[in-house]
Amino acid sequence: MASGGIRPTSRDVARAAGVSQATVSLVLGDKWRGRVSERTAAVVREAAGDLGYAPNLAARSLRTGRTRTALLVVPALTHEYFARVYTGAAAVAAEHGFGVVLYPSPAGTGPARDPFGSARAAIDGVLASSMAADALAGIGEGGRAGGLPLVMLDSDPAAPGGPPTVNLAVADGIRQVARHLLALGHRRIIHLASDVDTWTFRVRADTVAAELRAVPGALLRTERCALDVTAARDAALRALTASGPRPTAVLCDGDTLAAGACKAARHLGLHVPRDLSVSGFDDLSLATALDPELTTVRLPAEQVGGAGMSALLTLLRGDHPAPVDLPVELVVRGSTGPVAAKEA
Amino acid sequence: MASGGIRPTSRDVARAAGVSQATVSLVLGDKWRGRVSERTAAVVREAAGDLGYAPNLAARSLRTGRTRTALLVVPALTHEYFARVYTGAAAVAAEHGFGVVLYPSPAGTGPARDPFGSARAAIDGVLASSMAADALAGIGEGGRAGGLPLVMLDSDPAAPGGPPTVNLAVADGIRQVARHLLALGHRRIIHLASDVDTWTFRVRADTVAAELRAVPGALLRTERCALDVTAARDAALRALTASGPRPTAVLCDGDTLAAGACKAARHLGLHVPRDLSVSGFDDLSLATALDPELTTVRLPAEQVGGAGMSALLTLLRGDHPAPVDLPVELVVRGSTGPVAAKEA
DNA sequence: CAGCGGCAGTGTTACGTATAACGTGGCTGG
DNA sequence: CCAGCCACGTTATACGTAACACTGCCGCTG
Repeated sequence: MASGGIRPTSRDVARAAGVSQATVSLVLGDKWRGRVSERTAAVVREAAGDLGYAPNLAARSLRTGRTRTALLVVPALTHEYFARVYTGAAAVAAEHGFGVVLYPSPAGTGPARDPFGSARAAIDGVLASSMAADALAGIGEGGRAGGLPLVMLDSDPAAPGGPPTVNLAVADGIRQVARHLLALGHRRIIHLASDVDTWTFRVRADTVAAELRAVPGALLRTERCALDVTAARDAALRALTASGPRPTAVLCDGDTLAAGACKAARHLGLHVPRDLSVSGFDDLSLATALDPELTTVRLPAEQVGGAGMSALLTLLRGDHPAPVDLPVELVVRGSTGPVAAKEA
Repeated sequence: MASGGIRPTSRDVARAAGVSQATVSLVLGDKWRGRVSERTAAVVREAAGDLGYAPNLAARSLRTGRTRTALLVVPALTHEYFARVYTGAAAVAAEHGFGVVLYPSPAGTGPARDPFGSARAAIDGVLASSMAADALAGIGEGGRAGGLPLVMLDSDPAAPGGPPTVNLAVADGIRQVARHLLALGHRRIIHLASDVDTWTFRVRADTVAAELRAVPGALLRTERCALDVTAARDAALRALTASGPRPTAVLCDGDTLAAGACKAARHLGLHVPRDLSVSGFDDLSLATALDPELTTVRLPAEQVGGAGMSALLTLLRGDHPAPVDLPVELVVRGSTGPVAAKEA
């Protein structure tokens, strides 16, 4: 079991099983239907098991040109959403004997000019978040990434001739949030939005605007800021202290922004949700760590990664994966409530 | 630049440079000192650059048995600390042409019996967090992991004959927290501790106990719970509503626990920090998302990963890396304050 | 002038796998 | 009785790199 350090090769297995190396390769490669007898196959598998044989991936890659490794391109793994996307992708990949590596070497120390660098030699396909698209100029042209099969995550599915996409129903999610707030009686609403200009955030902005336009008397103020707590706090403070009647709800593009909005509220002496309702988006662990817990939209991040990986595997088989749209779910918690009586 | 898809080989470079393939290998492998003239080397490098040559990693691995890839074993990437450890490790690895893959395929779908599975074929060494040690029974025996060079992170450095370690000065950090609370006048203190029994948490418990023992009149109550907000909230509620005079401070083993403690305080109508001081540990992004922001201990997580990777590279060179102890820093924010006058 | 050592490279080989091409008995239909 | 075919394997080969052994050649030395 605990071998001295030298790994057995397919030839060792062949010797042990009394067959040729080619037969071992056939059996273990699952290509033996009708070419090797059931019994011989069993013998080979047992010998492989006894020796603890595992194929040398380098040799296999060299021969086939396939590495059984996918590259996941995300802006930062320290964002919980992307960590979960990775988790989902890696799980599906593992089921198919694939591995997942990450780009960039998160410090961003890699050569920006040649996005894939030497990694290009060692991967079969790319799974890229549209939020990392800035790191990869020209990605997605012709539906490929530097000649490699590509699947885009959270990207505009309408792009013609683009790569297969896996998307979340963000429009639906943010619409549910908007209607939730409207149903609670809120009419003066701040949309605390990301200042990043990618599809997933444009959709949010458009949908919120459309929903509020449909309601007479609804008033929308949009405030854009970076996706961090401090920036969100400052932006929320600006919006809440602007002239005119005070908004009664802050609809945020992300839980992080919502945390900032809550801090702004507290700073102004406003109670959440009595004086101000705050909604998030993402359902990070942060959402339940705050007090009150955030009303937010739960994103199936693992499924995004998993579905993306499935699509990539389909692509690698030569088929065309269908576009995927994953449902999201409004989770109502304590940070939103009915508008105060005096405000109504 | 954008070649049709077929990658150039070292032989192509050799042809372009007018030398033999072996020379290309020598030059690009940086083994040419005194074996190839400066001028020839320059010619080779230029040809390689023109063709956009990148070595075929599979072929190299096959020949050398080295893959230039390290395995990072962590419990879950969705924990911000480990995501940051990964980030640091990957950055250092990239500087040396190494990659980092993660274990387990986070869903835990891998074969638990053979911890490394087929990955063992494709890695040169292992970087393992002691907090994932349960996933890897027998890891670290003889300072190796299944025959592979190993570096342990956040592990007991005193283990004899064990692998090289990279540690944080957690004892120093938690001591600073304890003294901070004591200096603020707190005497009745809850230690909200992890129920995980690994070195890093044992050190916390021992250090807190020792510090409080040294102060006359100090009273310590330890409450153990799982590392999530809800469990922490419940544990804190238990401790805060126990009979006897109420504690004035909760010293937590992690920011997540501290978030739970804050929720418990709010549930009991206690103001943080006026009625109850709460301290965290880790300095996650959560620490500044909460309101008030958490007094906590900042851990150089990226440096843990980076130093671990450096140690592993040293090990792979055949040298003995020195044990690393990284300093931590107390960050005083708004969640701790002087004990209320009436309590004193 | 023979011999030696160092420089600057070249020729060749091995790594372990996957697969195309190639037997080889035995059975069966005509 | 033989062609043909199936079931069952084997032989041979290619992949791209790194390392080892080797070869001219030049200058120096005794």
